[in-house]
Amino acid sequence: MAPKGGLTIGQLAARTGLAVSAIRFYEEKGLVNPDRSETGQRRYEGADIRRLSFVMISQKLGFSLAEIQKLFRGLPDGRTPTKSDWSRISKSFRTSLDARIHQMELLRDKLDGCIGCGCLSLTACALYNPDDRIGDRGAGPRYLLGDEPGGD
Amino acid sequence: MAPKGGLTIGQLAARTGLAVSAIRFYEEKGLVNPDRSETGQRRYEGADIRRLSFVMISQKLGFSLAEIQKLFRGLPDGRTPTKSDWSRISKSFRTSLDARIHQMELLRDKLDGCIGCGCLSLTACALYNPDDRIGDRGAGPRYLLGDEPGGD
DNA sequence: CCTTGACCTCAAGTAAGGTTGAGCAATTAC
DNA sequence: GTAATTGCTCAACCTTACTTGAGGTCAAGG
Repeated sequence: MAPKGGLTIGQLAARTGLAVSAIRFYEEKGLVNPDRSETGQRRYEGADIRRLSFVMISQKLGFSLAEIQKLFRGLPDGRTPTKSDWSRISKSFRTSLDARIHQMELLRDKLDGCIGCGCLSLTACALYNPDDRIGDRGAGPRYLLGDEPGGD
Repeated sequence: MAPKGGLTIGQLAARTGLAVSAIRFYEEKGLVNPDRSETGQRRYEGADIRRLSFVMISQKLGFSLAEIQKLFRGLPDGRTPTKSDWSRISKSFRTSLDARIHQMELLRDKLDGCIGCGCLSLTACALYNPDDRIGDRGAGPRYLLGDEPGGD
């Protein structure tokens, strides 16, 4: 069933739950690097399942594919994370996740202060602070100019 | 300075900190509805500053423009949120923000359990659960097929 | 009057993370 | 041996949230 030389892309897809198209896309992004059979089909190793699991888990923890790729590049000759790699990396994930949670808690507390207020003024409202939006992806100059006092 | 009939788009941009292009984009999305001058230029009212502030704050709390538009549509004849509207809406924001924080805390706790583990197995790993990825935007069938026990 | 700046519309580009389809080669199943 | 899968490449499309550019009009200042 498994061709000598490894798993086909379809088999890898079945093992990881990813779509075949997603696996090819990840390859484009440098996240997997399969061998090719004599006729040009991709052949994956067992380590690639682990590698893609790492990708999926990291994404779930809020990291972009680009960030994940950087992590891979930080490993000796682009190897798949070992147990001790994971231990180190997961600790830094923990730190960053904690920071994000903390940001959201701050935001929640500010929101609490604003629930009864209703001012929605960009100067007075603690909620408005240009530097910590949640949905902050992509470029977009977002600056705060003076909002006249009283000019809601 | 202010033309009779209201603020120009440039003035509104200066008052809110948004780019002129963003304000036009928000109009396309139905988030603002300016009048036009005789020659076709957009004219905004004071309430529109408040309206856009509401948009910015809601975005910061993690809501998409489409969700914000739904909120606006829920208000009587598409009015700009009043103080009591804000009070009601902000309470529901609070609930949803809390839920998101809670999800992240669960994830953090799972991560704690995984730091020393290093299995990265899709069946065994508590971290892998297809239904609560953080970066979950956009369509993409993401299902979990059986991953053989021990087949990491 | 003439120039500068702000405004207008509409189309296209950007980034992330993929999916979908066309057209063709290689495998697998019966 | 033939049909149905599966795989391949490459290009185009999708969503969200905008920006940028082209080409043209309008308003204000000197």
